[in-house]
Amino acid sequence: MPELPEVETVRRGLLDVLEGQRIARADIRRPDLRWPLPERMGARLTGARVTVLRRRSKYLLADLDSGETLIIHLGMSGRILISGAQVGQFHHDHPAPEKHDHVVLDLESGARITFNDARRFGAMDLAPTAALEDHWLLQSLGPEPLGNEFDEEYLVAAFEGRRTPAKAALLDQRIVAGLGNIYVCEALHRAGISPRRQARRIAAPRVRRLVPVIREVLGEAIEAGGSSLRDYRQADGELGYFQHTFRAYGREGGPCPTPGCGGTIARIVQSGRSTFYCPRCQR
DNA sequence: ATGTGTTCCTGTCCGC
DNA sequence: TGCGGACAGGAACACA
Repeated sequence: MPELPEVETVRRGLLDVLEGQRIARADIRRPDLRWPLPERMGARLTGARVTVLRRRSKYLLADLDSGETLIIHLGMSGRILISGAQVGQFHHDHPAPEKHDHVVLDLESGARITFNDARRFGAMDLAPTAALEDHWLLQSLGPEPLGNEFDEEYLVAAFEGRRTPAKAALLDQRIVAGLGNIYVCEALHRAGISPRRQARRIAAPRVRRLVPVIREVLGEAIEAGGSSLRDYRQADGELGYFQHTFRAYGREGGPCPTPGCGGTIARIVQSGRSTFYCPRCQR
């Protein structure tokens, strides 16, 4: 499910509850997510204090004072719920664990963090904080789309000579890390680039245009997530799920929102996944 | 080396 | 209501 903006929203929602807190108890209710959870994960988490909660691409990274970092990926259906936390105070009242609640972390404050993932494409690992960039899940990730390293020159160079369609190029986490199916469709629509066009066949000025467009699309989604955060926290503590309106994604058969275009959003399948785009204004 | 298709898993929705 | 099939926000892996 979650792409970079949703993961960032989850991170921001967790900050107040998690940072600086000691993990009093870790309950591993199901050890087989996408991969087996790390050896003795419960024991290694218990007693550790979370110093910083960071994000790299779609990964949440919780640095611990034990010298290890807890790496969390939400996969397609992963969710994180907070219970027992009120604004400015904590109580110890938690709902009974539900189906697909795989990891439950009880904090010293009394708050509880629950990782729920129906499809179990999500993953967790523990690795030394000092060598995180070398972790096999993180080592080949490209630059952060909102960071300085991701700029026009970089993307032009990355697209050079690539025969893969623009859609696949932007989904490739080695080129830029954090985009998923939705935001790739949205960025290509805003940039007026056909998802089917080979990356190498996109003229440099149009590739350059993609950079601010990607930042804009992600930035707006993060903002929308931030404003929805309070609502979800009040409701049931579930983080990172918010309704965001998309211009192309999920709008097959609808009118293209590009001013003066008049086209109709189409759905095609590229490498097994749905692509939504306007064949008229995306060339 | 690159590019594409398959696969993991469960839930939901839609047509019959 | 039940049943079958398509589809879902990811990404490692196997193969051409």
